[in-house]
Amino acid sequence: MPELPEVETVRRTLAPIVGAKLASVRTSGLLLRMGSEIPEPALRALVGERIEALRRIGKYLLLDVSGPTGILVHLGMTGWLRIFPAAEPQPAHTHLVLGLDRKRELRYSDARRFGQISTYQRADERSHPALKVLGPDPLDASVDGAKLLYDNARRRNVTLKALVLDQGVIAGMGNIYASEALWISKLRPSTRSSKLSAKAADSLWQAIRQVLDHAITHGGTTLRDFVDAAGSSGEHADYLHVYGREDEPCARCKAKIRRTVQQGRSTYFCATCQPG
DNA sequence: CGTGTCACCTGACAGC
DNA sequence: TGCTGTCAGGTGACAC
Repeated sequence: MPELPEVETVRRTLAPIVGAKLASVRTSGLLLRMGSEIPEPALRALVGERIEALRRIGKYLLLDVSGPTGILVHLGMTGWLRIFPAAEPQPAHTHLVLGLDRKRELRYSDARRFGQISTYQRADERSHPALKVLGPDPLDASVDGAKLLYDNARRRNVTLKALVLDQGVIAGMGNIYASEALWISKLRPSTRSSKLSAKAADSLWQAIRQVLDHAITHGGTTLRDFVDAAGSSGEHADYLHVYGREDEPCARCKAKIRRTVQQGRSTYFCATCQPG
């Protein structure tokens, strides 16, 4: 479900819980990604503290709580976070409920349980194993993304799609926006990264920024079940150029969009205006 | 170092 | 209606 724009949309729509006091913690007891469990005792220890800020690094959400320990959330494929009145019935697959003030609850639900919830030390968040391996966030204005892409591309020889999806290079790109960014920058997803020119790296970076900004503006992409923290769907699916559009005409050249599989995942591109 | 494949888990949907 | 197969926005382990 969620790539960077969807996680950012969730972060923004969670704004109403900033300042709220954590009153209770309840979990389903089921295991999440790779058998990881929700750290209930560590979360219980946060009861009584206030949520000070919500941040995002790549696809990870960071809940800064008033003490030294924060809450780290990754939504996986089907995870969502929503603010509910406590009286609302609990939806299926709810694995974590944080009771807040004013009879509100922050609920985490995740049908496939590919998500992850853990805690981090605010003074040293980058020492968390999940955050340690992430490249910079593409919305961080201080990042020279063109150089970052170029350097990584030249020193390795992966496909451009794999490069863009590598969270250690840039944090936050996923399967939808990888195809979209490569289409915008007219680069073939199967092209080897070692052949990337500095100019192409620059245009790829611009495309990444553009597609992420655009998707955030539209509240993310809802293909089936993504909703923000208020329960609203995103509108960006209407603006996708290639993803999910096999056999439809390319918006630039009218050739049929093609679908291939790379690393076991669908890639969409235009063979005419994304030459190899 | 690179890629391919599978695994994790559930639900939606197409086709029979 | 119900079965089967396929696919899904993510990530990590493993074999080659």
